[in-house]
Amino acid sequence: MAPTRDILMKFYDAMAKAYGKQHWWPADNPFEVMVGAVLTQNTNWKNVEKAIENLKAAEVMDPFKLHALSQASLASLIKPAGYFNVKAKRLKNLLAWFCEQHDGSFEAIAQYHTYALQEALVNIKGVGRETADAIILYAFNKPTFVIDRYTHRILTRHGLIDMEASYDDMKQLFEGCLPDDLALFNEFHALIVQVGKNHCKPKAKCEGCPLEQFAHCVNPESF
DNA sequence: GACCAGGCACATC
DNA sequence: GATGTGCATGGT
Repeated sequence: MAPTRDILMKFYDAMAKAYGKQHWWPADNPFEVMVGAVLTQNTNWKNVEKAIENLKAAEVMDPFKLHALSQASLASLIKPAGYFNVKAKRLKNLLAWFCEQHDGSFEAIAQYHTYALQEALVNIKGVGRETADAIILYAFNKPTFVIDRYTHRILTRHGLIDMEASYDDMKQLFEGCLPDDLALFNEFHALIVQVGKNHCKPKAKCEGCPLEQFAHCVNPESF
């Protein structure tokens, strides 16, 4: 077995043992996944939940209703998620793509090959690599590995990649070593976020981290 | 009050 | 290409 794959699977098993099944993405349906993926950009999920509650309470958590809403009204509803003016614009861009170009049909978009969907999503202003991959994996159920800040931190702290590694470097590390398995990619990223939240903050000590047994944190004080 | 959060686009050099 | 900056609320 390839060494890196062996290490990654040990990480996965240790995290799964510590935290169990994650049941990601925390949303009622694929559309909510798309909305949540934009709202959570550089934002604590708790704040996103408040914004989503506002949308549901206003009865606009629906592709065409949200698309019909003015940007100002949308911004007002998603305020708790922060960056509300920026995110309202980004959501409108995503909704225009989804509703106008694909008639709000997940089935139509699901016909895309993963790489084509990746490209289409990233071409939407406000959708970057991570948001695109999160939507592809958790809304469209296509196996692609999602890289986020926690992934970068965990990989660098355990010496699996260097600080300057790009998004693609990290993505390739996982996708090149692991089997192309939807359930595995789904759980792996969710577990990384769980471990990251609890043990991998910039100034947090790594005590109790399920990955502590494999390697120490290189620089937990500053990054 | 400072720091952090499941990024991204854009300006500037 | 790479480096810096604005965007903003809410929890610790």
